[in-house]
Amino acid sequence: MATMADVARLAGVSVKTVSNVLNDYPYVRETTRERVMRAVEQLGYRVNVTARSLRSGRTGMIGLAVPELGQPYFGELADDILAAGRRHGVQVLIEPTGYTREGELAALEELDRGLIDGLLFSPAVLAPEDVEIVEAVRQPLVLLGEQLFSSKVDHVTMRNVEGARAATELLLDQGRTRIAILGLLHREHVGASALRLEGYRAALEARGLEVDERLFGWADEGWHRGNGARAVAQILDAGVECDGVLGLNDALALGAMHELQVRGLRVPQDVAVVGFDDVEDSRFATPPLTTVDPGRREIAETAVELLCRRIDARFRAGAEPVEPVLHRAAMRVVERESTGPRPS
Amino acid sequence: MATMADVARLAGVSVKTVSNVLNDYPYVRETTRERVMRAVEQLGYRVNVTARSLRSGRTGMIGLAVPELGQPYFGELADDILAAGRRHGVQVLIEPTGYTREGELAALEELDRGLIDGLLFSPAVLAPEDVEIVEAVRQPLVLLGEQLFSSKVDHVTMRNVEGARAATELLLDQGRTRIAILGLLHREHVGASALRLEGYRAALEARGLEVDERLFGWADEGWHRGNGARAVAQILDAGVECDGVLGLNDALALGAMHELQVRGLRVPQDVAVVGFDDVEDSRFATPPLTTVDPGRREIAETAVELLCRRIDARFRAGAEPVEPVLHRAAMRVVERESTGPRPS
DNA sequence: GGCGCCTCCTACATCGTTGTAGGAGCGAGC
DNA sequence: GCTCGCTCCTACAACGATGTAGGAGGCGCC
Repeated sequence: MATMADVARLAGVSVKTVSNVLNDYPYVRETTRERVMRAVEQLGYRVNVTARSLRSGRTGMIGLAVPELGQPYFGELADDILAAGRRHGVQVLIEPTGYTREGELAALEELDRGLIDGLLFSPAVLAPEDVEIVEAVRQPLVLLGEQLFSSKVDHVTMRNVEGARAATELLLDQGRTRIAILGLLHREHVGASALRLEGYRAALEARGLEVDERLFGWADEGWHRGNGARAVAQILDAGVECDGVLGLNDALALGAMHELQVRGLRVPQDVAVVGFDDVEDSRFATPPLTTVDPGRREIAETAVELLCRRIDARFRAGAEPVEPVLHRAAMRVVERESTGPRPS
Repeated sequence: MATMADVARLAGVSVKTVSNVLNDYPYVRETTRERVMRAVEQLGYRVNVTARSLRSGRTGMIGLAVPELGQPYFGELADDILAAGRRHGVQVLIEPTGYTREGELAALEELDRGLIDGLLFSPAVLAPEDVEIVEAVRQPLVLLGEQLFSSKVDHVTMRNVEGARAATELLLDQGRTRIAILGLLHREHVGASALRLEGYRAALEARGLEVDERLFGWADEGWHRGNGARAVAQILDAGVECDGVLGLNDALALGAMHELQVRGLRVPQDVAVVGFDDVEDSRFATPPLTTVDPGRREIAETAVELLCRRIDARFRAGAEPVEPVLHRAAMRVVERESTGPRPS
């Protein structure tokens, strides 16, 4: 592999001049610039990022800690963040935490090894009582989601409450009054499940409707399709009347929709179904699933931007403290064919 | 951030001694070792991987070029490869190629920037006529899949033909004779689609059965659920008899299964359904989907191992040439409830 | 006692790049 | 003619680690 010294020798200039050419330093004569570029071309020279990183103190890489990529939401989020990283000129190193505490702590420690300039962290296991751990982090950090909150750290989240509320209101507007909510977790009181339930409650109460716990579908084993199907089956088997379904994520909603259709119920005529997350699969379901787009692309773009801003701040002399930001992405209900007015 | 020099000063030894302690160099007195470790502890010192990489010439990172993580198969493959990387002590930098030629070429060029020691490349767009491009790569490279083949490069693939054949034979063994095959691509003649069709053909012909093209379901718009549903709907609407379905991937099979059930056909009694890939979703479908496990974990483990072997070979003096390997992972039909004997 | 070997440590160079300091050449202004 | 300032370039040090060479001290052996 050619080095700058090789290029310099071939072009008959100093190493630094080569560096200057490649970094668009203005005071280089045009003829020199061309000579250097020709040498670069001729040797197929590529700058060595490791050496550059050592010298400059930054690697141009950021970390992304998420539970697992096999989960479509995280896989798609990762794609969006990688794309946002490309736009901002940084590479993204993905560190799956596997829904484990050790995995999440390991991701935070990665910051000390000097390989990444900052970290986007989507905690799934660390909970509010661990807030000191993230507050102790001295490198640029942006938290994704509302699992773990600190006023000292940047956050980018989705509008869980508003999203669930809007989805529920869509069903109410279409004349549905018996709306099942699928995916509740017995143990969780801070995460997406609890917040989305809050939005559901708010929508019902705003219309003066009672929350009927017989319409609660639990999914402590995970937000999979199978659990969506099972939960709706239990509700129907119990003889509970139901004309609408809110899945706390798309997989649950899709599983429920399948179960309904297999039982001969028509979607949306008999039961309307709404999901949450707007994963790609939902667009291709039959019928296509109405869902809440939580603003995944905005989340990705904003998170990367905030992180890059914080990284840049470390390299400016001023060192004026950057105020922590809380950004809540815009959500939007994507209406497709799994919802529609209740036939009279 | 503390450096080795800080540790050395605190421990009262030379920088190199600190390095020796951390790298388990044997000739260090026990008392010295302890003194150094105490200093390390006290300063919270972590070795700087950038500096180590520059000096040693290897970064301990490998690249993984796949089309996109949002596609569940690739998301899960990425998880498996990240896990395999962890076992081998390397980190994995994921580079989504976005099903574009530029993306795939960019991933290959990444090898010249010195950030990764080698690349796992799953081509989706580069085709056999581009074989010279990958043969020209001078750094460690392992190709995944059969899209692009060269005898000069390591390959790790799945048994596409055998897998499709075994899946088809399972259906035949259960008394199915009218087996639809979903997901064929008009343009493709070298990739997974063509190979799996070959396995399907072989299974039928071995039993003396004709291949009926009216049972062909096309999916040029992509291997999504929606296309699986559409394809099976077209076959049924055309009045073609059908008691079995082979989806060329799980999404197609799941979409087809859904369509069948919505039409009141029972799975597996009326129509048995088999998929390919064994993605997580299939386990949670209703009924759970019988599918071909192409050996994803074995592929991940083997690919990482081959790549690491090739990387290590570059750093051994001998430089004896490593013979290119072609590894075909073991496949296995995972029988679940979407298949079963045909009721008489 | 002299020699060689083993243990334990240090000094220095090195990886490939970029920041700093400064020098040479040239035109403009007094 | 001298200074000043601008342009263009070079030499050297530095980032933080590891490889090499070698030195000091202790021990055993002839």
